[in-house]
Amino acid sequence: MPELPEVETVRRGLAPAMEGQVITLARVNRPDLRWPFPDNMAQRLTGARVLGLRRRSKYILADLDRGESLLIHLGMSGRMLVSGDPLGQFVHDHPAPEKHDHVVLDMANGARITFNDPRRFGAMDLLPTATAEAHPLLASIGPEPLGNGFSESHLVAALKGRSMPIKSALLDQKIVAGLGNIYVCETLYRGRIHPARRVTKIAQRRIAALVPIIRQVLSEAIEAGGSSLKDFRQADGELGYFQHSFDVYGREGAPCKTPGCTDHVRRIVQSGRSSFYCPSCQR
DNA sequence: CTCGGAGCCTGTAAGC
DNA sequence: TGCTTACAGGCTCCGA
Repeated sequence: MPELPEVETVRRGLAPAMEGQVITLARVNRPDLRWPFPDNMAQRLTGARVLGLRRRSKYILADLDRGESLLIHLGMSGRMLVSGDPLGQFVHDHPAPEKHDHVVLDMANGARITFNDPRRFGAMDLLPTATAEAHPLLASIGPEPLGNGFSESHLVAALKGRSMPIKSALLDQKIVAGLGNIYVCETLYRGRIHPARRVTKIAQRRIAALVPIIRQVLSEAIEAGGSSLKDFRQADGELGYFQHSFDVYGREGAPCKTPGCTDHVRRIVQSGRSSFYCPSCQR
């Protein structure tokens, strides 16, 4: 599920249930996800008021009124379920607990936030709000692709002297933060660059052209997530799930969508990850 | 420092 | 039907 657009969608879905609200009860059902939870996490969350929800890359930060922030990462399979909101925005009743419900937050407005993560690649931590950016998971990641720090000159400079395939480069969170396998594939399709092409062998102007494409791809995905989120919330309150429509991702063997192209989408494996591309359009 | 591969976990779908 | 294998949207760690 979670690359930048999905995480932003989850953040927006959580905001009305959490912002300004006191966590009346936090329950933690196991000692760890990917890493151990911080000491006394449930106690440190219980009674705290959520001042606001921020996103940095694929991380959500819930700033609390005690000088601490809750860091949330959804990993590969993490989900946030919102239920029990008295205004009827979310599922009215709390659903039965499910396997892999690891952390449950009951809010003063009656909402319940349930973090469910079968594969447990997700993470939660508590850190001082004032130095949040210094957290080990955040300290060395690159600029936000939708922010001012991400520019053509940044990308060109960050890739200078690198020899890796462009696919690997765009997945590197130190170069730009928030892209994952899906949106890198979609970006390279729109940029007409073969995923295995080495960075060294790509003209500067083609690298620079990726910047507005990345912005466009992510913006469109956020837009789609936001709109379908509303519908889905009426259904059962789950956040961050929506049907995507991709040009190449997951379309192995299907016809290329470029007008006039008669070729078909191909899948290769790079560093253990699938890359989807059109061999005719992407060079 | 750079890069590629293994590994972490569980669930699901495809193949025999 | 049952068993086995491949694969899944992230990230860190290790060795070459």
